[in-house]
Amino acid sequence: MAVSDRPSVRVRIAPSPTGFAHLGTASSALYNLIFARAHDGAFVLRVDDTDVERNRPEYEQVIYEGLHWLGLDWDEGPDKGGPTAPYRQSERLDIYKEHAARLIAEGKAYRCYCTAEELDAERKQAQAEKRPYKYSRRCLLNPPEGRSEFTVRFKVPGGDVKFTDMIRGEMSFDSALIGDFIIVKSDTYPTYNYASPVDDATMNITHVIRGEEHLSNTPYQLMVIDALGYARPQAYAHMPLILANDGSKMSKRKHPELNLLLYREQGYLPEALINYLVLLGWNPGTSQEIFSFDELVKIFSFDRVQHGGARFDWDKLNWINGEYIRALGDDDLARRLRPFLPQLDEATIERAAPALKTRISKLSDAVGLLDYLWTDPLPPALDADAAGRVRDALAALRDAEWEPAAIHEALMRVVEKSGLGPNKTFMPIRQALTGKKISPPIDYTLALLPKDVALSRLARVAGVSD
RNA sequence: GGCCCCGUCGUCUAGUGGCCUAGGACGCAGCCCUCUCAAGGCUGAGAUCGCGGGUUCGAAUCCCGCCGGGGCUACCA
Repeated sequence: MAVSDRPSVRVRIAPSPTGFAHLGTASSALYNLIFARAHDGAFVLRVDDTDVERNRPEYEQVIYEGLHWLGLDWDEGPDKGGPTAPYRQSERLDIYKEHAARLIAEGKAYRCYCTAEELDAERKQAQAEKRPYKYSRRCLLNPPEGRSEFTVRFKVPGGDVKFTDMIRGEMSFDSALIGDFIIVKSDTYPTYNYASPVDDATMNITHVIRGEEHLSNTPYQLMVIDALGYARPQAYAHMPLILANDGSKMSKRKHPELNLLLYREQGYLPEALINYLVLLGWNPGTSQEIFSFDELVKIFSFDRVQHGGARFDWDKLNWINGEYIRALGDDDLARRLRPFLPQLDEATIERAAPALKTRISKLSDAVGLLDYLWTDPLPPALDADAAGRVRDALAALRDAEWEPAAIHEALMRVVEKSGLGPNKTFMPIRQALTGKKISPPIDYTLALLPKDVALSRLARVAGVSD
């Protein structure tokens, strides 16, 4: 077969701009991008903005921002155009209308004049009689007269709907259990299960990779594609859901971890988040856990994707993020730290970076370690002996060159003189400088502070005037 | 309720009939290193493989039932 006979791979994500950039969108984008790159295909970003009530244009920008931050960039989308433009569903209304008209003309769909109240009554009655609800088809069989507001319903043809899921294999659904569903709302906008397959078909999407919550939607969408006479995507893949800590579904209210941009704010590295996300639902079958994106493109496969949902675990994310931070060059770390330390100049951040590297699991942790550089700590109460050692240190430090090695040397002379362990001298100094019992090594802790500031903090607790 | 998906250490998972006295990672505990904290190294605790029946010489792995969790069942996507 000639190369041109084989349709090149086209995948897509279809986020809805109804709130903050969603973690699930990132996860979905990741798998789609990996698949696209592995097959030299195109990655399409389509905006599913057919919910007039909840949709806000500014949220679209937030989605772009989140995806760009992660480096999950798309080849075609509303902002870049492409061969199957437009990529915003609100700009494709004519396409949905044409297709709906065709379905109605061919008897594959029909207008429904039922009111919300009537539908609700149907549903309640079914529930009371303990039988599964399916639309009664009243408007197909015996439509009410004299009404003008209508929706369009798809006439479910019946029979089994079969398709291939790249993760679960052959799937089969009995469409006799599915009622005629609405494809065009009374506000003339299409519903998700109608617009999505029309777009997938007209955008020549070859593989649909999305969250497991869409598995049961697939037969609906396939019936639409079939009725329209379009070729179906070659295959689907439904990725396991990301669950909350307690195994429940995440909700925007209770689970801030759904907000993609939160990870940037807290100082997670985009590469690390991606690495964590891919491990939440897939594993390589080896003990390797840290992967670059290019490695993922080479080794990822759907047959090793998990079938069940996975719980989100901050501890593991923090560990992975720490691994990435430790692997960073000092310059790189310093550069990434900058937005988190606006109080410090670049030179100070660069000097702090090496000592910070093994002590933070996310960039924002640096703040707690360095805030003594811009805030004056509460002086500790020291006993006479400790104050004496600080006094000795003060004297030794006065003439020392202000860099870690020289400071260390000067301090060790004080330690030797004291005849005690180093901590007996270092801890009071540490507390005088930072107000805390924890800090990077004492020589670094001192060197990061301007010499005069450091000495005056020591003098203050040593009971001598500086 | 109906349909669908899933069920191995606390969590993410390896495992596709004998190599499993169930392996790894995170987390946790201890030790080493060490000026504190980390990082790093070593050691350890932690899973009767959801439960009950089968099939088989042999089952985490195959079959059935049950229970549990999740998804869909909207003029949300």
